[in-house]
Amino acid sequence: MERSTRQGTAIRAAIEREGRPLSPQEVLEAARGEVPSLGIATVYRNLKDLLESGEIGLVALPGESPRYESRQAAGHHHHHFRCDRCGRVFDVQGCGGLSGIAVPPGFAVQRHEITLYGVCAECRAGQAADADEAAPSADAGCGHGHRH
Amino acid sequence: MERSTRQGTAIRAAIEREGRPLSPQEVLEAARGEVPSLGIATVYRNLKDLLESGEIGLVALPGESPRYESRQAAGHHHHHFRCDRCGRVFDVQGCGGLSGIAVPPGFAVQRHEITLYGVCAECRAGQAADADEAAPSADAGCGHGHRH
DNA sequence: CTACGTGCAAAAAGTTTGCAATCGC
DNA sequence: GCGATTGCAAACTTTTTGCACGTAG
Repeated sequence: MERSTRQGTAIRAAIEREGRPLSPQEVLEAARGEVPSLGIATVYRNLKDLLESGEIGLVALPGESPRYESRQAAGHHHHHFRCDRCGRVFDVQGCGGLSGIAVPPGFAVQRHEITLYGVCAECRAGQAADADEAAPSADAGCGHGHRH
Repeated sequence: MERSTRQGTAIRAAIEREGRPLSPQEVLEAARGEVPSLGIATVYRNLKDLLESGEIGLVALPGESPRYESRQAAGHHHHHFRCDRCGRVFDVQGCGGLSGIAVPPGFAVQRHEITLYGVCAECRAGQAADADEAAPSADAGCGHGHRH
């Protein structure tokens, strides 16, 4: 990327502003607030360039199309939470390690990816439907028997 | 979806026979050995039905298209390890929980997905290249600063 | 014989590419 | 003005759907 264009600026601003991983489509919608004529092709091209230049990071969740987040967020250690209701993805800080997982002998683990699934605060509040799963913080899962 | 057809049998047999997660395309190619006229649409329809009936499991890794594996493998609680060298995916048993991860207030975690990345035993032995990452078991990552 | 399942082709959905017009420098 | 960048549309890829025909029960 060389030139500074309104489109590129709007796209970068959108990702920075949202502070969470955005899909190309979400980026398009967010950036159109500044540049209504923005096309999806331009979004893809810009995302690709920003990714290569390291300005943004790629967030790939199991079975989902890729999302992009600001370098600031991508730079440090964190994982993701995906809301089953609204489909949005959020960053979650911290990582207590993976003790308990039995990697076969001889295997060298170099990094890992953790994705949490559930309902975000907004959806819980908005559609006060079920009140089964409580545990607002961490260690949900494992031991209960849900399938991962 | 009740009848026993040559196509359905071939598809199920292919997945069972391979013993590893297969993409729809791989299933098609494998099953065509028995039913040459098999079409991709039938593969998708069968996979969908088999998935719903629980006969096979879905394996979705970050950034990769979905794969399907036999129920035997998919049935119990486990996560996945993907070798950066050979690209193969292995099951890893156990799950020590997620304590340490700070989910935002109000968020309800219901399940999670963990994918480990590194080098499998076979690749480590075969291509004795680097010997940096040791930790054959668990808790690799976190604290080092690698991006997830 | 009945209707479920298949195969083919068209339709969606998501991403990339070709090109002429536009706009930054 | 020159050439990088954009927007639109067409090309691709992957998965789903509409339909008429074949075939299991």
